[in-house]
Amino acid sequence: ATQMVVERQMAEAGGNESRALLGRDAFVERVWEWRHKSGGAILEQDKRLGSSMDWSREKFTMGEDGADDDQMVRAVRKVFVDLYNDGLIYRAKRLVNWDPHFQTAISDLEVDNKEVDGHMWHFKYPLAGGETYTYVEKDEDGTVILEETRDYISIATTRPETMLGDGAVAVHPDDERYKPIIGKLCEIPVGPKEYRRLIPIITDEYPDPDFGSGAVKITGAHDFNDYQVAKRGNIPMYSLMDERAQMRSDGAPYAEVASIAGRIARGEEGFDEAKITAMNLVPDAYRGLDRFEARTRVVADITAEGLAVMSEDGEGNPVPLVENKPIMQPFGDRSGVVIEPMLTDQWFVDAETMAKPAMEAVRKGDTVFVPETWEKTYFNWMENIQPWCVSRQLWWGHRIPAWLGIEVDEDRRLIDEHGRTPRVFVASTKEEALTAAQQSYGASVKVTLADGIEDHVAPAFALDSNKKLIELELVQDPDVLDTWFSSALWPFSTQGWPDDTDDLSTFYPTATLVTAFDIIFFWVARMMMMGLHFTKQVPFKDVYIHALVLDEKGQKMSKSKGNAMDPLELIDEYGADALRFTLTAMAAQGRNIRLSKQRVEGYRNFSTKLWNAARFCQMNECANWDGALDPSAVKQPVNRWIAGQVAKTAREVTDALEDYRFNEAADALYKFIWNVFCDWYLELIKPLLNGDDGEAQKETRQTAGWVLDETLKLLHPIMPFVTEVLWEKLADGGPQRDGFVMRQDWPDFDSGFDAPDAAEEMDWVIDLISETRSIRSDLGVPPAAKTPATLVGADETAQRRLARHKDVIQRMARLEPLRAASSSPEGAVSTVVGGASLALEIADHVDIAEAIARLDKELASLTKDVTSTEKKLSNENFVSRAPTEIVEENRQRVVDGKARLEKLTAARRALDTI
RNA sequence: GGGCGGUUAGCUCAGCGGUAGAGCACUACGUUGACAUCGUAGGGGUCACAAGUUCGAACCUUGUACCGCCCACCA
Repeated sequence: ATQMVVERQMAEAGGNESRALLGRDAFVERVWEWRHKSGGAILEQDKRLGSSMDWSREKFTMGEDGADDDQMVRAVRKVFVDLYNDGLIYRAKRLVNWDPHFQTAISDLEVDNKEVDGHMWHFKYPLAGGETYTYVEKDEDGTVILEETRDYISIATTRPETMLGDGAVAVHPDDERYKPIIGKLCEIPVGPKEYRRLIPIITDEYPDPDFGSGAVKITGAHDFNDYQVAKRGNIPMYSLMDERAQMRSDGAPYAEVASIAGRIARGEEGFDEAKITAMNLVPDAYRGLDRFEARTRVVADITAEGLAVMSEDGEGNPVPLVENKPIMQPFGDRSGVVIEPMLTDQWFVDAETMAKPAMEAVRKGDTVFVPETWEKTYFNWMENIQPWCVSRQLWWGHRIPAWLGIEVDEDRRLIDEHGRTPRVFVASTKEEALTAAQQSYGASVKVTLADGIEDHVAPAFALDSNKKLIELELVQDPDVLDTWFSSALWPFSTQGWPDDTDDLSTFYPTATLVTAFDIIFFWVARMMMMGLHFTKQVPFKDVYIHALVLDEKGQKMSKSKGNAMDPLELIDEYGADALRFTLTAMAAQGRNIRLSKQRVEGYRNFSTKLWNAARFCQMNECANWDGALDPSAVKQPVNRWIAGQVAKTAREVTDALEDYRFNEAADALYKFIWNVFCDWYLELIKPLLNGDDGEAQKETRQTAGWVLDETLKLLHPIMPFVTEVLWEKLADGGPQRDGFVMRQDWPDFDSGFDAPDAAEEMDWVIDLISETRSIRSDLGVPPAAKTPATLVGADETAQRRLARHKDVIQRMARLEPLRAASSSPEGAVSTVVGGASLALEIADHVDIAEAIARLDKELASLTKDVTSTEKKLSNENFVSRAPTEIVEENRQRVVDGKARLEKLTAARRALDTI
């Protein structure tokens, strides 16, 4: 993690240049200047993160020299050394993705494949010695569609410049067209004519007979598939480019090298890796050219010579066959330049072996992905995992704890004359490396450590007159480790590992890793592998994969694309709480978040709403003094009701949080605070707060204060700032606070808080008010008008409720006077509430025709509903197969619907008489 | 080519077997002593399409069409 931060810092400082481009001294200078400019802030950041980098000017050493005691460094080195000793890390010459800009190897995951407009050229590779064969092409039915005599084999390529490194031409063993020429030699149609290189035509399963000409040129050193074919067929892999992806200009002149290559192709001369590596098969004319320039030149030269496969243009004139087609091209995701496959010596982790326990742990459920569906992504990658290249040719990072000598035989003679074949000593410290090397070479060789940092891997050595090794300067591998190598240790290395610390035993394995899906491969999988290997335990129990924040267009935000929304700007505008709430509310599992300002604005309004509600409470002296209230024992129905609502909300929020359903937690809180607490409760208690029943007033004040306190606790994780401030402010004239709201016990209510009777009663009140408001609004009764109303046919319960809540109903529904009676007054417009009719004397205000239309509309929809439910109930299958509670629910629906229908019909009839 | 996911109101998205929800936007009305960053009421959806399973499908199964993302490949 530290390393990533540093890398990012470097990028920001414009220091994102390679070791090779910049050189060590210039790099150190730049780092120093930049860090100096940062005014020490970065140093502080390093300290906080426990950075193992020592960036001081004198001691700058790629982070590690002199840092033997640093715990992080020890952890990284131990991991490397142990894995090496277990055979899980090895050094090998392999084809890697090479970033020519940074001049470093990168891993597959750092490659960004993009579709670009590409060209595919078709060239003729003439057969050696002017040989000919009969080329026959058949269609699916076996009908001959082309038969001609050819003296060449046709090859398609998108990368003509790599033809210079071809080691063979491969065809599928079942491809009848090329059977006659298998095993023969053909000529690469490029380079000086007198030194044309010959390569064999071989068979391999890899070529697809239906694609292109069916014949593939094999360039093992510059293509991943060709690499595999070349390995299988022992085809030489000629490297054509240098670290900057320019055509090589080292080594012997082309004529000399090409004649050796010719002998190798004819089997007249053997070859080994070192020999092939040293050979530069780039013709003199192309040496030093950029790869793209070389491509242009190669194409032009071949075409000029008449060796391009020809086609016809629209007017029937012959033109070289060039297919324009979109091709996927790999780009370095940081440098943005085309990646070049390069054959180099690198360190690899045997990821395939390490992936096995990591997969097993998830299969067994030791580690659980939330949402579960991401397990598939994890397995998909782990099952197809490739060796992990961990070497990086950069100036920052943890240096690889490997020291390089040279390979000698038993007589201490060099294995290869250039001394380029290394003998490797992996050790935790340079002293150990030195000791190991001394032991390895024997007492007659004077082994010393090279001073400072060499940017190459060939150590200095001296031979005696018998060409035996007598002196050797051991060099540390100049490369550093991939960022993710040390990041993979994070769960345990941050707890003090490899030391046996209290932190480690207390906090490891960790509970939950919270991360985004785009990092499952990079980080999660690797933490699993390293954690299991070194601690025998999973690094975390749950992996919560949260949504990714996209911009409004649905694009992944990234600094390089410049479409990132700066959270600080949003916070300046709407507040951190609003942004936090937005992200929480949108964090539905397994989704992306398209962040929109409007949404943030909405939740800013929400916090304002809460603020105002709290202000109202404070103005009315609402507070749970000294926690004296027992909210499960309040008397007023409205208070009993809200206590039940608080308990219900608390349970919803807790359950949602525990299941990582953060959006549901946010949703439950939003609805409770705005739609229950503010919209109803605060309105419903106004008469009580202003009334003259002292006991009810006191209880209500306490209850309201208690509800607010509990709400603040529940909301605090999502909106920490406003809740903390309100918590503190409400103490002013309110209860003593026992520290921050953050430190309070999490609300946890048993079912004793649920008050079904109070809930039913308050629902009745709310229904009555809502229904009245709706009818008034629909029929255009002026909002300010107070209208007389009569509750007709109310049973005892309804009458009691009416009496108890008369004040608040009158106030909120603007009904006055409000009374109960056995019959409806003349000329009233009625609606039905909870089994009774509510007759509103609003005829003066309204158009009766509209009132009739409104009722008819309701009657129609209710009738339809009752009819369809009855129909459902008459279906025997439904009654016998559906769960009883569902059937019962439907029966009740019919009963209620019919009762309502009856009353509405009566109300409708009454209107006719007006 | 392999894998994963999406298609629900004008927009952004919840819901994932029991007659469709939110926020924003929209319409009408409103200076009622917390709140106009607000209140009240309202309009708006054959839940992409098709076939199946089921008493019952936005939800399960299969297929189709679009749209994303990841991996591989295109010599």
